[in-house]
Amino acid sequence: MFDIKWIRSNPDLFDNSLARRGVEPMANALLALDDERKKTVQQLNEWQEKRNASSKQIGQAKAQGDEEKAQALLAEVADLKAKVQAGEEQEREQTAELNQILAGVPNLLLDDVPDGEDEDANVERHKVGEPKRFNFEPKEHYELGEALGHMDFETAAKIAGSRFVVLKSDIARLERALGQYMLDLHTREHGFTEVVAPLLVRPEALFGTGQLPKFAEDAFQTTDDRWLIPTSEVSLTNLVRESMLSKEELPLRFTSLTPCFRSEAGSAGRDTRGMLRQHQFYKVEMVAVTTPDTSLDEHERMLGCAEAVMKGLEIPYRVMRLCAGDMGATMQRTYDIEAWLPGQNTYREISSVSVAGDYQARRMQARYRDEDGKPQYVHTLNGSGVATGRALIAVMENYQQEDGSIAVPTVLQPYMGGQTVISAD
RNA sequence: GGAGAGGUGGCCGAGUGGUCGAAGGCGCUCCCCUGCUAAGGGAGUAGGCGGUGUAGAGCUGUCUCGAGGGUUCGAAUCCCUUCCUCUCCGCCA
Repeated sequence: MFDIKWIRSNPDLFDNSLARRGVEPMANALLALDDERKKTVQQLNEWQEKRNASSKQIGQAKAQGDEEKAQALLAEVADLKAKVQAGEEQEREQTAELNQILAGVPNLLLDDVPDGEDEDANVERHKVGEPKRFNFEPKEHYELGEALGHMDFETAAKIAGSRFVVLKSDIARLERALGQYMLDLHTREHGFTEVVAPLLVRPEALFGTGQLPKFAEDAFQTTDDRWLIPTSEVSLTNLVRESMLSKEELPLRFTSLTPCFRSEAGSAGRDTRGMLRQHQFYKVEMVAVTTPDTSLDEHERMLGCAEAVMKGLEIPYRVMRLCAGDMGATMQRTYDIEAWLPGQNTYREISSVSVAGDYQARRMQARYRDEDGKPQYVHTLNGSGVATGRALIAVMENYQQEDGSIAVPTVLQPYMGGQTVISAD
């Protein structure tokens, strides 16, 4: 959510950022709306001032028992009431219209975000590890999982439809191990506080993080007007909604392992096989709440936290700078981590680490007091650390062996009771 | 699900339809006092949107007492709707 005053003093910056996202310029239209609103407010204030002054006099007159004077003033002020009410109504409408438009405006892009329309224009930032060479034809994760008898899409479809999976036995345990490993890493070594928060949230929470109002079709809604979280970014970021934090307690760092629910509207036909794109998946999320001057450093730090997971799992990956056209609307800059998937012979997204600036904080009314004691909006960041379901895919494909078994990565073995290989039961 | 109580500043908590953005307390800031500490005394301390103006400040209008409507010349106070919290009962885990 933008501050209209900021747009007023930076209209070109604002429109240029929109243009990079492929959005038509809107500064002029927004400022015109705001001008009208201001006129209304000024006129309204004048009427209110007169009314308040007269009302005060009426009160004094009545207190002094001067009923005659009170009646005279009453008559004098009578028509102000209608004017004030009409002015209030107009102000409400104009403010609502302005806010509705502002609520849908995507966040400002940082200067170092590459130009481009889609993922083809993303720029590699750096690469870690080399794709392993197999002396056999590596399989995709679902081939491996189904052959092991531990991954069942057909049964899942009977229960829930497409884009669901049933995991069993050691593969189910492997996914659990991944989640535990990541949580322990972030809480013990990266200073994050583990959180269990609601998976079902009010629309206000989704508005706060920016999924609403524009992206309602991507999430599932319940019959009582709650929503299933598409990512625990929603729950974790909203932990600080409507709060006044002290500078000393920042940065706040939260992590959570949760299911995520996505309708995947608009992605029909994409990644239909396997568990790469599901309606339900587990993800370890990291959220940070910082002061404005530290959020960019925090972005690099958080990327490092996500990378630590990949390094620990010893999976080759590359980090991409998302280009303007491929970025989410709420973010100022996003780094994606893409894991090497031998079965697909390509890199696929496994984590996305973003800085939102004060965009979400404004929507949530999340502030802190600076050194002068003045309230300021905090900055928020979030990143997957990492998507557990996709990490399972990456582990299976990178650790597959010629006989179809899966070696267990060293860091996960403690979470698997020392087990080193996953084979058919 | 039934019955009741309540939502007020950073926090706690008073508030009769009129001079209430709001007593008091805590916290915080500054000052005074005391040899240090503890205690004590004094002053200050909400946010949004405008106007004016400045190096910074300041001055000023208005709105905001969960949210949204309404009654009234005037609402923290009265009415309606709604959300949330708490207590008791019932139900389920």
